[in-house]
Amino acid sequence: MATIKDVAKRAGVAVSTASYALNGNEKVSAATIDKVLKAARELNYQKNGFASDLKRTKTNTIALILSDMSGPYFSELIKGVQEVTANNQYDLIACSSVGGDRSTATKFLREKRVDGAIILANNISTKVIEESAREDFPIVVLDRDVENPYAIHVEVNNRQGGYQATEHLIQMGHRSISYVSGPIDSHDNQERFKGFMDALKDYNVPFQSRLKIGGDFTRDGGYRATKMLIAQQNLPDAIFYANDEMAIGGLQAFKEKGIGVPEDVSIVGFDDIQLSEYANPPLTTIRQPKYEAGALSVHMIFQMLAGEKVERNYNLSTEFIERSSVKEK
Amino acid sequence: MATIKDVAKRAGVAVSTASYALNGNEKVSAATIDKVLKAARELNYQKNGFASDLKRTKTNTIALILSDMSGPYFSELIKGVQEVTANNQYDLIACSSVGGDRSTATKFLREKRVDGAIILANNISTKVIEESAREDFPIVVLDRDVENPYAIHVEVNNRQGGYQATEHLIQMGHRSISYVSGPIDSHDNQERFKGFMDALKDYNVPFQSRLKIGGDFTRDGGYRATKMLIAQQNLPDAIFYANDEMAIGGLQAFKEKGIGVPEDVSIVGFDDIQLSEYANPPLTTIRQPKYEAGALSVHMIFQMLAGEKVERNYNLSTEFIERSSVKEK
DNA sequence: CTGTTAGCGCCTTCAA
DNA sequence: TTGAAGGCGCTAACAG
Repeated sequence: MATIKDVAKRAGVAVSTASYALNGNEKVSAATIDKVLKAARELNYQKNGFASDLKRTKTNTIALILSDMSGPYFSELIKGVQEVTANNQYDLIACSSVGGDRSTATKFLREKRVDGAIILANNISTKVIEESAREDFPIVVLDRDVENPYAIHVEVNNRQGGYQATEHLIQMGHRSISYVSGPIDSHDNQERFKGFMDALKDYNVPFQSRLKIGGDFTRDGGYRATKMLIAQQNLPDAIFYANDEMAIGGLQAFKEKGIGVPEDVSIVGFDDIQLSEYANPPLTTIRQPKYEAGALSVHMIFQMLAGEKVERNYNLSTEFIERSSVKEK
Repeated sequence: MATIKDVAKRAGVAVSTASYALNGNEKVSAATIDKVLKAARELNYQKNGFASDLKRTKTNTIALILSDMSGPYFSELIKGVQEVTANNQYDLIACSSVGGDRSTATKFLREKRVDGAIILANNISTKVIEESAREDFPIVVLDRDVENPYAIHVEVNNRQGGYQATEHLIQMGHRSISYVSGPIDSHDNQERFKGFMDALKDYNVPFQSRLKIGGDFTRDGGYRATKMLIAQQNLPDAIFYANDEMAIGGLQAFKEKGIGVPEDVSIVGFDDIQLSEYANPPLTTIRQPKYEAGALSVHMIFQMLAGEKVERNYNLSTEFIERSSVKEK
């Protein structure tokens, strides 16, 4: 590979001159620039990004760290992040945190291989994030709050969403309402559950602990939880699944048992994933403003990079989406 | 930020010793390693990845370049790539090629910021790929063939898939069959169309050019193409959509006009995206071995990195998936 | 087993 | 406007 030295030699100038010419610095004559560019072309010169980064200590790229890049769930979020990043002439790379603290993602964080990061990955430890975030390395965390002035928290108002879902069920006349939960240590799940309880309380609907079923945010988990509910004989009027994937698993379980949704039981999900619209019946759910969350996150990174003081917490509103999986009782 | 020099000083050893200790080199005593590690911990030392990469001229990471990271389409592919990469202790980053030759992706290619790349991004020019691939920078291209011994081509047998889809339609008694195409410059689309024509020919079914409708692989394009077909009054027996997204758009158009699928018209798609199973009716389609394609691609990269001679072309078989959108005529 | 040291390729200050 | 030179932080000969 040709280096800048080769280019300079071929152009008959000093290395510094070549560097200036290549980077569009003012202090070189047009003629010199031409000479240098020509030499570079002839040698098929490509700058060595690492050397340049090392020198500049700035990469002009930000990282989006996801627990599972292959999840369709992240589409909207990525889009939001991507657009804002590109608009600011920054580069974006996505990396997976599969492997937790031993993952590529962690390496990027610890070694500060990017100028900023957005994290939605429960398998990256809070410790790593706390230790990495600093003035010249701002981080936005989407799924928890981290104790570090340079790690801010952009979150969807899951509690509000949980409330909306539950309130709708109650207003439609349902009284015995089941909650199929996500992993208990998931912040999102906890908040949704709080919203659920808030609504129950506001409307004086008693909470029956037997109706809280453990799930794990997977379709299969929803399927199993629903089977369990069915096996208990005493089916509730309605079920609030902590996410759509589980609701779709539940739909499957009901179908197998010949139980009609929403005729026999009403259900609502959370997330509004693409599939929900195509489920049978189409799923009533809570939409998360994922695009907005992504866009806002990048925005905050740039603000912090610019040295501006910013709020440490942002809360985005959810939206209730009515489709056909809930019936008035 | 503490550097390795600081660590060495604090541990009371030479820089090289610190480096050896930190990198688990054999030739340091356990006691020294302890000392160094302790010093590193105390200083909260983190190696500077760029300096290290610069020195080693090896990054231990490969890049997956996608035209649109937010497409749910890529899930399976990513999974395949991810697993094999991780198994080989390599890091994986994904980058979007939004912006074409001015994108982050192109920068990674040109500046060789990774050890190898897998590309599925029609907006990256063939020229860039040809100029980037070289012995120490192998590239796998998934959507076209590139003239460069270090750029190999892993492809799904789209022609075979097109044949399978068409053959099924013919065997079910359909004779006037429409082809709703993807972008004409898409290699995948061209191959699928060839398969379509092959089948027509083998079964002596005449091709009517009025039945070839231009689409663009989007749901909306499928919708519009279908509307057009309907407007022509003379609906074909069956339609082969060059991908599932378009088929789903078509379903929508038929539904609006009260035309039954598969009662009035049979359709088959291509890709077997997740939605297809949930469409109404569930879509008969051709599955692409995306996971396998991803896994194989990484595999080839590693082979090339190891200096082994490899084939330049791989062709993966498609699979016919029968669901409910085709009826015997 | 440990220490010295020469770069990796680039940028940028300083002097000419 | 140009050139020489000193690092950025790390690795790995090489010498001890």
